[in-house]
Amino acid sequence: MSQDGAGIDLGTSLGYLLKETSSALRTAMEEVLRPLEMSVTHYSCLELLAQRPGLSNSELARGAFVTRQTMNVLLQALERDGDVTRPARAPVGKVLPTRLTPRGRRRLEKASAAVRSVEVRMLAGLTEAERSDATRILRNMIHSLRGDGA
Amino acid sequence: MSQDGAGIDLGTSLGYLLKETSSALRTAMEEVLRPLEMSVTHYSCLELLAQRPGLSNSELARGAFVTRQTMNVLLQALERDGDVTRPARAPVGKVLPTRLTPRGRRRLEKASAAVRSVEVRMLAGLTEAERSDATRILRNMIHSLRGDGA
DNA sequence: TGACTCATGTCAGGATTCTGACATAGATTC
DNA sequence: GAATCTATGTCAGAATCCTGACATGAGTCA
Repeated sequence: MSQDGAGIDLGTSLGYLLKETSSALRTAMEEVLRPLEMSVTHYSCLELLAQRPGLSNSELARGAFVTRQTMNVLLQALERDGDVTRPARAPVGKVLPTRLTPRGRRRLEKASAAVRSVEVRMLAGLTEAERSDATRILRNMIHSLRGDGA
Repeated sequence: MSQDGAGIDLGTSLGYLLKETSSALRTAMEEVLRPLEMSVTHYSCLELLAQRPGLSNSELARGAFVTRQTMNVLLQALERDGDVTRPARAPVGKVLPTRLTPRGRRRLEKASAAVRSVEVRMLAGLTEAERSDATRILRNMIHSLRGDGA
């Protein structure tokens, strides 16, 4: 049952637990976004644009953890629906700065409230100290995984 | 930049940080599994079978956080490659208990070592106390997200 | 100036995963 | 015992995402 030298005990593995938590969070987000006819990637893109207007396709892709090809088709759909706008020609280089339309901003407000309620629920059982612990620990993990200087 | 009442600050959101960590972990796992010609879902399935032999298709799907249809096509591929075996007829009900073959066990050993090295790297900067904190906090989040009694 | 490198936007094709649907076996209820 | 409910395995089609590839624009360097 426990580690026998050649396996990972999924019951105690932090990696597995991380995936489990992430999966539960994604499922919860999908549930509250479905009534708004919006996917998680959809929402991530709009939220990124609200905080940093003018982000390019590639930058949005990195922020939403997908490839720029995937983000591109998503942006085309959002553009067609009138949630975002992109200039026809790049003002400088090839980068097309994307911006939310008023319609996109309205849709985002509802989605953002829904997602915030999920995050509140997720953190309900944690103290303020535990939340800051979690932030510090997760940032440490990311740092180590990306292999900075190690 | 900070919370203006209608958005989630992605720079401080634990939900976003969770997704970022999970994404970094997945990328790191894909990197070390690629030389072994094995995907993450692939590996998850074999690891589950090593710890709990005789698991059914549906149980494996839940353990790997995919649908049973997805797990089914994966099992068919693993069966074709000779990594797992399933009886032609169900001994009881419709449940087909799956087991690792010696070949599957050998492939898993290499993959497991590779994944373990990733997990070690991920936790390298954390104290023992921080690791147990992380475990407790993540379990708490899962519990809250699944909405038990709340 | 010209060659080189890098990042970007975009198109095409393929792989992966999901949703929908169906038949079947066991458990539950009456 | 019959009806109902739930869970399982499986097939088919669709949606999503990725890999590969190409042309273009900006920065670097000789």
